[in-house]
Amino acid sequence: MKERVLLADDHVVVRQGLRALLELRGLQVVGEASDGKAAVELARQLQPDVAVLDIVMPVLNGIEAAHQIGKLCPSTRVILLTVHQEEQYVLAAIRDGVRGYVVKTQAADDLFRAIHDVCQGRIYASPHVAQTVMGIVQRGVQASSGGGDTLTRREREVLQLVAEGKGAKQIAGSLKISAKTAEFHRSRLMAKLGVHDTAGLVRYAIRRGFIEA
Amino acid sequence: MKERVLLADDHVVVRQGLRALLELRGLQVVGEASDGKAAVELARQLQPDVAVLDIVMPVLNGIEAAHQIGKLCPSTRVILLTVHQEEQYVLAAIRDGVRGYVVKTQAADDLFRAIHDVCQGRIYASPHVAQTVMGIVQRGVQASSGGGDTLTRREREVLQLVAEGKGAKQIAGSLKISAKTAEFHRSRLMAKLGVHDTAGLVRYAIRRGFIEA
DNA sequence: TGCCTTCTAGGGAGTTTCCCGACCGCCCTT
DNA sequence: AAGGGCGGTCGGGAAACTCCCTAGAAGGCA
Repeated sequence: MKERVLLADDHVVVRQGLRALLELRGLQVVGEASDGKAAVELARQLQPDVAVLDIVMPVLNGIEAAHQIGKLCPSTRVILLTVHQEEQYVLAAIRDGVRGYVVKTQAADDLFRAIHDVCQGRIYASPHVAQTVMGIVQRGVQASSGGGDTLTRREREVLQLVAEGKGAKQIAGSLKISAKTAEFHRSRLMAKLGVHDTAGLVRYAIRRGFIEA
Repeated sequence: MKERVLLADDHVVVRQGLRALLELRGLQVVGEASDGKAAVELARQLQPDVAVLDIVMPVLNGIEAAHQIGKLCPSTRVILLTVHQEEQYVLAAIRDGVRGYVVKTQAADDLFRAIHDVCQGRIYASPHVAQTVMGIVQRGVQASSGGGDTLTRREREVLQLVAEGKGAKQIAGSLKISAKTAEFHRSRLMAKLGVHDTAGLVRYAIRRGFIEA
């Protein structure tokens, strides 16, 4: 059976590459889109079996597009293809009924596997992502799904200060707590966010808008 | 004639897609790399006709990789493939002897055209980029080239690794130098940039496009 | 050739991180 | 009211890292 696939990625050459890959494996690419809005429109017209969407797209991002496609085309399974493997994306994606989540750093086999699995009604997530999902589940989905951000107030405060270049001592001074406590929050942040160094915290803080680069 | 091509992009699935595209057009992809360092090493071993490098790559970015490949493999023409079309990239690229500059939002034909052209000894730039280059030339190359901070090549390499979260030891391992030397570059970097912590280096690296947030 | 910059590297003191455990207060459920 | 979960607060000690000083080798440039 030839699955009918819709591709959406704003990088044309990347999209064409994916098309070539999929077609070599016998899949049928019925449409391509350069942005989320176009993807939704094409999905509505073509009613494909699977829609593979990049998250970062102009006009309408992949998450929003997934949401709308889910409404307009209940029979279309959505797979997100992205460079990000952070929690906030995964969470938002799951909430919007996304069935597959593949990171671009994985091999193409991962994508084929995902397409195959979601067509069988299953859910597929790249190894890294699966791990993240497990982490969320273990900590409780409720806490996460409520605020969109699993960090506590204190942790956000500490995160910002860390990203601003403050050490544990200075953070302690700012927040009027012991340096040891500052260290604790810091390490907990790392555990929660799945990073293992200061640089990772800084990048996360910038992505989330806690500070400017 | 079958041009021998080396591909470097940290997104495996994208890379495989590009490979499929190129091979469909009769080009021979002789190697793939996930980061700049690996790309340089492969270029050295394989001596390909063309090296297609993504700019944003871990360990060693495309610009630095291009520079090193230019030294090690004078016969290899380098084409940069990227989402960025900003001036600082184009300038740095030109200085490092890059012969082709293709943005990912262009169609694959753009890439084929670039490969073909550079193999003929010509220079190729995507339409947008060509315009940017003209703008720079008109305003005078001197003015632009003197604008940025004057970091050493080694310092830029170390900066990127620091921003990726690597410690002195890991940097030392990557660059095949002593940990002490890595520490030296790191502290010199801080002195030059007027920052006093890792976070500051990370923010600088992101602002300057050495890495993504 | 001689100077300057860059890259290389080690020693050692000082600082920070990381992993362990512990206590307390709040809220929610039972 | 009692218990449990969670967030916040600390301390110790080993390991890792940073910072400052010194210093030689390679390469470009006048």
